[in-house]
Amino acid sequence: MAAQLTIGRLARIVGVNVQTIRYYERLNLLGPSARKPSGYRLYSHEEERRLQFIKNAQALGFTLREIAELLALRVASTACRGDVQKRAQAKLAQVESKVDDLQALARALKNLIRACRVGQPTGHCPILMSLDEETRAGTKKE
Amino acid sequence: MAAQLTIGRLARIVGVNVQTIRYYERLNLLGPSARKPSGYRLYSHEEERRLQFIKNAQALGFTLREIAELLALRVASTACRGDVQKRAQAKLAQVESKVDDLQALARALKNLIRACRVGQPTGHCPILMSLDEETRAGTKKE
DNA sequence: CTTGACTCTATACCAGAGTGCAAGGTGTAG
DNA sequence: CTACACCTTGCACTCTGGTATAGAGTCAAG
Repeated sequence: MAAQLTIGRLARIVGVNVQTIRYYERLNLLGPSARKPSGYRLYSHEEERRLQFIKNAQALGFTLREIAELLALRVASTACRGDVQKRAQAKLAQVESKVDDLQALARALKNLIRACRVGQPTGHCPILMSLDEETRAGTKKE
Repeated sequence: MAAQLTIGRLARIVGVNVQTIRYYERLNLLGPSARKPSGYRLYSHEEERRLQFIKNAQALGFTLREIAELLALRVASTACRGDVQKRAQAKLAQVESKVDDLQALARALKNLIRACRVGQPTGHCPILMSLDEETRAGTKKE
């Protein structure tokens, strides 16, 4: 049952450092659901998922600040109409633009790899050469 | 010909900061091909392309350290079909997996927005759910 | 030959994302 | 009741990828 985890256990489960969890707490990303009288932090399954989310979102290239915004979207489910929806839409646009960028990048990499497979004599590597010409097309800043 | 550029000109052409160029020099990524007697750095077209390469590779998600390695490979250009290609392929795999994850997140955001529109008191957050179920499959650390 | 834009070196600083360490309190197994 | 692992706070440090600043020298136009 909601097996209240200590910080060390949580850290081991999710695979992060104990101090990292405390660092996230400073940033208001993740706090303990309770404390023992001794002051020990206690985390429930909810917090475990939240931490997992943070780690996953980070792997996707979101900054901690952006992750905080994503997480804020769910807290305010009372304020559903209006504000939250606008934020969610903004985030969606951001995410979709990231997808586009990464897809362009993937295309560029594929081209490079293909060119390389066609493999010239070792004189000049197409991958290296194309990095300074080819790629520019796919490179977009939002 | 080979209109030896000063650092400021080079910076403007490529669109980076002057100190960034000097910073890359400290990291042995890019040095001037010559110096005026006064000590002014002079860059040839070669270096301009190299800087462009650095910027492009960066846009593809390579770190400066990785870029240094790529550039080193260029020197030992025997390695094209092996090493460089492997690196590019690894990057590609990373990028593609990120795209999948982001698409999952985009779906989750769309759900959230729709749920919002319907006016549900969204008991459980689709955002947290998105990344801790869907995503986990694709999330790899290199 | 002066002025203003440019460059030099060196050093310090910034944000983001942590990591480490000290000095002390807690929890539990033997 | 003692050992030992674990927890607390607070502060300092790391690394990456830059930016900024100071104090001095250089270059080109008027």
